[in-house]
Amino acid sequence: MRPTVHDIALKAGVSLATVDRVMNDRPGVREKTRAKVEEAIQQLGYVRDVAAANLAKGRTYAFTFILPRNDNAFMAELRAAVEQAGERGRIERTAIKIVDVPAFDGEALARALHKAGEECPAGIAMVAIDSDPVRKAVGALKKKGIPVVTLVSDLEDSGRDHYAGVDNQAAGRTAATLLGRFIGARKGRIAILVGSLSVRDHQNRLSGFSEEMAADFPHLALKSPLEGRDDSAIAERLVDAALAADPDIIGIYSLGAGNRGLIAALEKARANGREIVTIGHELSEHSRAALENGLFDAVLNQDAGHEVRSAVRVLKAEADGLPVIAAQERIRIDIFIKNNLP
Amino acid sequence: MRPTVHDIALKAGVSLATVDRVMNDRPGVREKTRAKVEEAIQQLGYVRDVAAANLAKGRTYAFTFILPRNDNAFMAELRAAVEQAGERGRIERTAIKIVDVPAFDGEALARALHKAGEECPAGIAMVAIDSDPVRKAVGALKKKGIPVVTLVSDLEDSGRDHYAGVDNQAAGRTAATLLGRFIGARKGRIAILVGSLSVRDHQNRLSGFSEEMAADFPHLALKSPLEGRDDSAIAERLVDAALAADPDIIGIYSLGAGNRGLIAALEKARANGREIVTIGHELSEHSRAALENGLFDAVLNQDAGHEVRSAVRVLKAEADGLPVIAAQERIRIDIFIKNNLP
DNA sequence: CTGAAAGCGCTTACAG
DNA sequence: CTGAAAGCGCTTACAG
Repeated sequence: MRPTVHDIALKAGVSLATVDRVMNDRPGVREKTRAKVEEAIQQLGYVRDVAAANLAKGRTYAFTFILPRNDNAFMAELRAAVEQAGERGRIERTAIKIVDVPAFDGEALARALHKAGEECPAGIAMVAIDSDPVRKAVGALKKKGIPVVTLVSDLEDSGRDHYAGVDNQAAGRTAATLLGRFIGARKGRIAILVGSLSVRDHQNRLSGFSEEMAADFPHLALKSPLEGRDDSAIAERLVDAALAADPDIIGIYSLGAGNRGLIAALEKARANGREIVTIGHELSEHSRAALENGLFDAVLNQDAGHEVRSAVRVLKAEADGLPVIAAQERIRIDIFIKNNLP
Repeated sequence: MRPTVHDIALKAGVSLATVDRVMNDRPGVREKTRAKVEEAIQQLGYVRDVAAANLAKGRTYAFTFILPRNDNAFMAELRAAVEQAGERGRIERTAIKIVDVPAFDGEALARALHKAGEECPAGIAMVAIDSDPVRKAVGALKKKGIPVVTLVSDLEDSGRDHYAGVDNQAAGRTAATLLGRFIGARKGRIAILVGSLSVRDHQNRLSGFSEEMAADFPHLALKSPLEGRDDSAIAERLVDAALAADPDIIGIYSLGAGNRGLIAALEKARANGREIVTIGHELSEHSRAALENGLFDAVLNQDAGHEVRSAVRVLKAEADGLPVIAAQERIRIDIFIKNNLP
């Protein structure tokens, strides 16, 4: 049988309370006593039953998720995933509060972080914006001892505890390889549609893409990126204009949101007899339809549900001072083409 | 606060024991009493705390995993994943026993199933072989009330409770799309290397691949499949011979194991100046190296760890008579190319 | 057919 | 600095 706290207490000749103190690194135990208990734990090969511990604690973790008020499909899915995590909260002892901020606005995000910190939650998750006010706000939260996790888009050099999202540099490289190989020997130019270069995920996708294209497909020239603000209407207008201005565009990498607008533009282009290999991001109703009717050739996807669940797990671990199992928290990039859709 | 068994008991005016009987569908409760309890559960919106229930049960699940004695990298990984699940067993109250059987031998698998059944485990998982003796053995297990899960390779019409593995038909279609698009406009023939057509997963990959190739890439003719028995030495010999006999082979889909042999053959072909687009299955040390040096163009992968964990979850649920959440148990196909390797 | 009581492996006031 | 006792939300013999 697996040893329990009772066995430890017996072996060490102390009470359950003392065993608990040692196990949880609580103060007020003589060094000698602590040593006895640790010895017993070692010898019996004790492993704590986390489920039982949680039951006894009856603790509820209050987490705050700060999300951009962005009306694209992916953000909607992300929000839904957070809400769902909130609903499961009753059973998993987490209480999740969602705070909205304007999209791509570092100042607003920084303010929201400060405000969230005042309530001293057990942890905060946010879709980060790469800006100094945000970096400072994270610093302040860390000083207060509040765990901070970035979600979907990271913020380097900020002291955040963890990033729950995909490797966007790798995503960009992958997009380049698929685009280049799908185009084959044809020569021409590649348009790039980004959401905003103020977020790390878009920056990283762009740099991975550009590097790989330059290295492996030098016959395909990259045009400078169009900034669609993850907005369908803007995206459509930009792509319409780009295609009209340059008949040599034979490929598009759309690394942000606004798929609806992009698809509308592609439809018009197809009607005009143009053939454009296109790779987009995030599987939604729209991008799925585009894969099926051939307007999109591949979609790189991050699973919002995975990311949110990972963020919650990590925040819990941080709140409990437990280690995070990095391998388990790696978020993978899905590659969807028309015939492996889930 | 979330309601507990105590609240239900109070509201229904019965004891805890009776609440438990109703909740777990145990016999010996008057219909009227049962109704009262169910009413209370409804009204309070009660959701059972599974962790607490497991703690109280203190039950250990004895599971048997039957694995082929096949020395390819994927099977080794699968075995390691099962062993790891066994080690976690102490904490997750599962005791996993591994039974070895010869590969591709339906009779042997059927015998192993019968023998495993005699010990009346809480559940059995196996890499299925598509044969009638196996089907019969599964039938016998189901008659004894033992949950059966197929792992990696399925067995239709057998009454198995669940299949923990990828959609291999979709995998084949995906391979076809990637191969066809990577090859581009070139004309030529495609070689297919299978492990054995006695297993459902290989059958399904082949049919998905053939269908999609015929539909979308009619200029690429498929040669009849080579059966490599998932053995590197055999695979190498077969591919060597095929490439020597047919200079028009410009693509290979290897849908089984034996990557080492295939890679050796590809190396020789490359040395002879041949350019062959190749898609394989399962990421390993060898296939990873082949992606990196360009001998492989894509690798479709199933995560053995995911599959095993899913199988264990499902067996537990079956043993407890709990429903399986299908969406959560869907095993996805990873697509790896040289620059999205984990 | 139903209930009182003990117990699963932990944690937490409270008392000393 | 340490311990006895109660409790987290369930389940399980056992008694009636």
